[in-house]
Amino acid sequence: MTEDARTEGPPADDPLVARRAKLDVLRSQGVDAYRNGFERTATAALVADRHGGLEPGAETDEVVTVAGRVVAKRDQGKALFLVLRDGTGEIQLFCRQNVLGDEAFAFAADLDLGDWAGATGTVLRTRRGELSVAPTAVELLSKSLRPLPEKYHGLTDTETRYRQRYVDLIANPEVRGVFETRFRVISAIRRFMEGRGYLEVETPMLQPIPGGATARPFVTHHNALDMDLYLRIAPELYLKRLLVGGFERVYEINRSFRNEGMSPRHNPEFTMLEAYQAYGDMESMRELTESLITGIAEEVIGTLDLTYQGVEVSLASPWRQATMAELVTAAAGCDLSVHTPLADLRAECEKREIPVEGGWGAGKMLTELFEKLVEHTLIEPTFVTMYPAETSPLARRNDDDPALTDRFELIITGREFANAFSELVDPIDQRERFEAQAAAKDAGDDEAMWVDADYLRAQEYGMPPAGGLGIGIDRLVMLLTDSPSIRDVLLFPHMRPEA
RNA sequence: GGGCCGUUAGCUCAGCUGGUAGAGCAGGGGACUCUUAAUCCCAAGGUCAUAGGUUCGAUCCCUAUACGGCCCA
Repeated sequence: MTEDARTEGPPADDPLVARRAKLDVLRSQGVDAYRNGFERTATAALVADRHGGLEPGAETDEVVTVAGRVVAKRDQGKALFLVLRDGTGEIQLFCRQNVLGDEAFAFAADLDLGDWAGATGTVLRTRRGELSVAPTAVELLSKSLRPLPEKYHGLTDTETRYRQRYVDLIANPEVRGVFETRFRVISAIRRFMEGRGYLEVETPMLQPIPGGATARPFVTHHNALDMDLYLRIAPELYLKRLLVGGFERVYEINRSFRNEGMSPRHNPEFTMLEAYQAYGDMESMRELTESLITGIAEEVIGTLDLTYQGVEVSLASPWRQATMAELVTAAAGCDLSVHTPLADLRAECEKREIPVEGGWGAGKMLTELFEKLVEHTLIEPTFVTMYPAETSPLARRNDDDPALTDRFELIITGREFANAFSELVDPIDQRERFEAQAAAKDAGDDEAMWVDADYLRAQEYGMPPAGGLGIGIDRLVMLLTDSPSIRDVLLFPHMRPEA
């Protein structure tokens, strides 16, 4: 054996080492493996568009320059098939030694799966029927140093798929479709809301008092002010301040943060639509919710008949409406409401193995019974109305029964998709609700709301009657893309640090 | 936080209640000018997640830990 290791060729057993060695060889030959820009004249979709009717074996004189990632390579000796994938699709390169010349052909044959490449040549359809570019030149645009996952099974390891989404997107093209749907949904929501005269606004994500929901916040610290700030758990209280200020229709597609456990349905950061309408009420929000979700489904996926995880769901209007008390009564088999004696409600809870805590009133127990007995059974879209005031500290009391509120949650496939109500605009009542929340917080409920003195001050200036709505975008996208986990609709879901 | 399951080659997976591991793809060498998961030949590739324990001997049995998945709170 020679003592000069460089004459031994690249190591065969480690793909990373082999590619680094290949890169070193290219550089020693003066090849720029990481090019500065590239002029292409066609995309895969454009070639397909223009020459889709080409017969097998037919050739054109049209010269195009295409570019993309090498995703398949079939070496045929003096012929070589490469498949380039760009943002629009895939196009085959039909490389021939006699057309490219020995040197350029060898260069093309030396490209690796994963490399970015450009090619210039005429458009033809091979005898076996594949639309192709027959290159007279093939160029390396950016060298890949890591092997791609297996071509047939792709990448299935969930952990790697979430941690290295860029690899997931390369190996599993259908994943890209899920995210295209996600961002088309968000885009469609913007158009829908704008069409109804809502103004998209931005409100603080760093808040001195986290409000608008019952949840534990993330804490951070502002150094210059030497004060703690909280990542918002909801934009609600700021959006309603805007109603006080005279904006009549506002919405925010907001990232919010909740410092809670993770699950297939919960990520620490998530995306919501919140909308507020002056002079609106629960009913106008109900109409808005139904129109928006059906409109978005028809626009983005083209149907209201869905299958979610094997279960058929129709989003066709009109959607069912039922009060929480009705639903709990039907499920429990005995009359239950917020006016049922506490002892009876507690007995029902205990019968269902719901551990009742000290401060719970009738409203909390009824809500717990609803969540345990009813929620998961509501598959078709259902507006559950008349939520207890006790568990709805920002909602207006019902005119006929002040123990209830004009609030609904929308349940589909057993899960909450939206929450809306006639807004509580009475500053005296709002202060009392906040104080009840503060008492619960003092009693150890760390999800209870804080008293937001500035929000109360705003209400004291006078807030118009209003309806407000929140819709979980992540869950909506899960439904529309039949995705089992919220992580499947978040490009970069939160993960623990790698081991 | 609790329970169950998983972690074996770059990727996808096998591996017999225990005898220190196999395949396909990818990668390396070779053949092939119409391939489509191309095909054929050759060679190579492993801290069996990590750390302990039991055993003459552990990928396999036990304990703990890490990461992931599902269910529950």
